[in-house]
Amino acid sequence: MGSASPGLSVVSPGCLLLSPDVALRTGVEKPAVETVGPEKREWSPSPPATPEQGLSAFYLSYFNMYPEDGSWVAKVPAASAREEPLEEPEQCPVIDSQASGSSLDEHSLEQVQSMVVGEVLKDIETACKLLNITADPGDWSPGNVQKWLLWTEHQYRLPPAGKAFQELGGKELCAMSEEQFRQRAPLGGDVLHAHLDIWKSASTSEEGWTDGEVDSSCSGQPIHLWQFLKELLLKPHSYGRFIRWLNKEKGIFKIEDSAQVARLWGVRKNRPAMNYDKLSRSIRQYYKKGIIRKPDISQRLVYQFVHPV
DNA sequence: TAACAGGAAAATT
DNA sequence: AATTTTCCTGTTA
Repeated sequence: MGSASPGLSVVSPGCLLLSPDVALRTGVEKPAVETVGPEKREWSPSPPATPEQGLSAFYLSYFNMYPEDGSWVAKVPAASAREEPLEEPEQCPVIDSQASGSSLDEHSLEQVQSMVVGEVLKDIETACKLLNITADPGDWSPGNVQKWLLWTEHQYRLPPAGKAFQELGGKELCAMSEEQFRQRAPLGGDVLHAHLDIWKSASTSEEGWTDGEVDSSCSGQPIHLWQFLKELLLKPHSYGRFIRWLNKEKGIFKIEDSAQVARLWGVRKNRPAMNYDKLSRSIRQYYKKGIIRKPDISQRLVYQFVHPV
């Protein structure tokens, strides 16, 4: 795992570089990115209307900002190992990267991305719980702001800058430019600002699920559960915390938050009493229909589309 | 304890 | 009629 792979361009320990053009397109201001490749690659397969522009900036900065000494490279596998200590290599080509390096572009990159999105959002979620603050920085009280600063400083080993932002509420904080951040906190102000950006993008992409519909494609027929699941899987930036691909090519996916996925399904079908017990029963109906099955190595909350595309 | 497997039947379209 | 929901008994990790 330690060896850098050509496909994934592990630039330096702790800095996994996603396609550099992302940085250009979004004008993200990260000096750490020296590599400037002209290659082009679409960031996300989903329709263009959504806030992914902000999001790509958000990943990049997340990467470059990730602290210390190679911990990041180790972090992706480690994070998945949390739940399934022995993830099959074939289900996780991300780690399989030293092989050939040729095929490892489009698809694997996509997988890495959606995986990363999930991780980032999960991190934010846990931070929210830990600090007892909302995900949306706009709602923060001055106290919340201080908590967030403290936590971020700690996470990323930044010099303390809390008192430079005293008395500031979330609204004011969000309104501040990077320049203003740097004025208040010459050391690490830029990093703090970039992090705030991450939180902002993450919480705007969240509006989608809170009460809004999952998709506006009201095309007559009632939607099937398997279609719904694919819809969610298509939008990792919104739903990556709840459900994500383990191996998109093979159609293997994992439900990370069964309660939330069930809730969303209930919203879509106007079935407020929906829960994972019932949702999973519906999935099981697909077994004999040959639409979804359990993967060869059966794991909790992991299913596989029989005909992936 | 939560996920899993499926039978049975009601409900929804 | 097809599909999903609801409820259920029992098993597995």
